[in-house]
Amino acid sequence: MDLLEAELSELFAPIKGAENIGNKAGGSREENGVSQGNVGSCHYSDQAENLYPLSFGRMLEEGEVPCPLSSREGEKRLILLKTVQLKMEEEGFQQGGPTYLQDRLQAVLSQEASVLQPLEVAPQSNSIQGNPEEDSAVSFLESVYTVHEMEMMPVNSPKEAQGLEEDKRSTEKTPEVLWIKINRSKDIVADDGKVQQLPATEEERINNPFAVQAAKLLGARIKAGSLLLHTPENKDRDDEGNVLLRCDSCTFTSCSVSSLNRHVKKHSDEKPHMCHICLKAFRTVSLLRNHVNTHTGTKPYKCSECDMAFVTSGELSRHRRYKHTLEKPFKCSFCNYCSVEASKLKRHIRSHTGERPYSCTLCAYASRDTYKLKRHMVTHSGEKPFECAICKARFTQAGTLKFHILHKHGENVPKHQCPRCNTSVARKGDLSIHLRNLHSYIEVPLKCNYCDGTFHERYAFRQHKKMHRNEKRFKCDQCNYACKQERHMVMHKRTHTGEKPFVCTACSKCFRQKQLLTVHFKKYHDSTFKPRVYDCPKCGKGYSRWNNMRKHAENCGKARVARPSKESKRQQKDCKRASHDAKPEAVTCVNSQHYTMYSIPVATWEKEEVLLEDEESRVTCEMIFNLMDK
DNA sequence: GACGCTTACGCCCTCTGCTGGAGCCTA
DNA sequence: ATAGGCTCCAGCAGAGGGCGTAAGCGTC
Repeated sequence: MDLLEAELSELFAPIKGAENIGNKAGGSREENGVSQGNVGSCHYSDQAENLYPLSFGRMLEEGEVPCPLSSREGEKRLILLKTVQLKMEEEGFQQGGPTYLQDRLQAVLSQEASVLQPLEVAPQSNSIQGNPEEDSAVSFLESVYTVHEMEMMPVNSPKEAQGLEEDKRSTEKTPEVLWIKINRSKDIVADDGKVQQLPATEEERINNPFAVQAAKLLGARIKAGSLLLHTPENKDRDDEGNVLLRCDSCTFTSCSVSSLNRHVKKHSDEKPHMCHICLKAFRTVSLLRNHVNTHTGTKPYKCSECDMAFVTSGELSRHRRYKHTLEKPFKCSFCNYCSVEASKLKRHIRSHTGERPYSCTLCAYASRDTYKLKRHMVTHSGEKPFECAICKARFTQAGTLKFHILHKHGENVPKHQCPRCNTSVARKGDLSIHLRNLHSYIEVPLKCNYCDGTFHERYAFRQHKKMHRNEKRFKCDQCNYACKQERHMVMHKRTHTGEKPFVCTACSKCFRQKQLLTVHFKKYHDSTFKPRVYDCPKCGKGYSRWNNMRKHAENCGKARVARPSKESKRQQKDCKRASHDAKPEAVTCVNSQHYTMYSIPVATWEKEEVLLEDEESRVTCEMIFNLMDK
């Protein structure tokens, strides 16, 4: 048996060598006489060359095994390590020993060589060297899977590949299946050729018969103090011939007994070190100490380059990477992104793969990380947790509140100035919209209705139209009259044609303008009509025309009568509107300083933009229009 | 056992961009 | 009075940075 062990060591030593190169490449471990194959991707380099199992590498060199992978520089080689079940009980094994193993291995490799055909290694960046298990991807059967997805993907022979789409992740394959497995040895265990996924949580492990059985066995051994560290079942050798001690419950191996013993405790629930503050228990004193430090605020690891301090050295190390060294060892294979932490790269990769593992239970939304899902759930509860301390307005997100405070209550609010005009907006996004709407090039030019101007930009077109706005562009072809609006010109032209289309229904008198007809009707045919009266502030005498009242007032006393200003007229108008909004009944709007108006029915008030007492008064079109426009 | 380092998960934050409704202005 | 355009603004989600904490493992 010793001879056999030596031969086995020679055979499998290079595989362990691969493991030593780094778990990055996917370590290979043996389990109960079974070498569990791992797959890693790496650059086609000397390093990769060293990863080959001795016999496999030799066969490739000798051309005995067709290698489907290109060896061009810059490409990478996907290394498949076959799970080969070789049991001591096999007849050939007993008789042939190492020669039998060689033969079996070669047979398997030849048989499965065709499996490699559908595989194609996608071009990757150099980053793969940094952490291949995190950022490599392999295109397979015209689909792209992340390594994470491929971790437990069985690579079937071509005949099995047809059914791959139906069951990509099935673990119920035959023993002849090649497993792609990327260094997740902590999660995967092999037992008699059956690969099983270890439950993620302790609770799941308890409910998992396999894990329970393993734990029972382990527990019994710990209790009995008879861990079989020296038996052939859990003893291997590394590539230098040192004895490797193997955990019976998982794939862990170590040269150190103490390491193994410490590791073995991991499988038990024993946590003898309890926090006196929160009663949480820990396996080791170190863990407890770190934990207690979180209560006490003790942060012994201080950054030499800033004021930050941390509970653990790891935190300090990470902080230094983030803030000072800017070292980002985790690089994305798909883009230039790189990160300080592997978890960040993992999260980033999801933006490439579209993976959304966190689903909302109330709608179809799914997020790429837990925080976004949590944030999303607020939209279902209707909760607005963020309140403005100044105006008590509430918001769903902190960022929204921050923006609100800055722009509603802040001073020196930053504005985004349009580079093409004077417009400035609060948000960058709105500036983009502004630029898109008003300053983007328009293929078909906009034409001005009033001149020959054409414009390819909406903003320029708008500015141009404003130029036309105040000009009296409508000119009479029979006199010098000019006006701003076309409707004014229509009425003016009636002075030339003599047309009087507005006929009084009571007396058949004709008028050029509707306004004039209205005034006429009210004065002569409407008994309820009360004309506007301007009172003398001195004696109270009423006049129908303001000018007459002023003339009288000058003689009546020394009091100077001010004509209603444009502003007061505007106030009147506002007052009228406000009153109209407030109550429908008749209103009295009084300029208490200078003149008084009698109350008139609202209906009349509203209709009369211009109040003319007499169609005989020499009112021009322009006077009416000016008043109307006001 | 202590220590240092690494890994993994989680939480919170910021910045950013898109969307759609409200309000205002203009034609 | 009305429709359409524009800006303002809150809601919401994507992406990434930074740190807290627990745990595992190698080394001394």
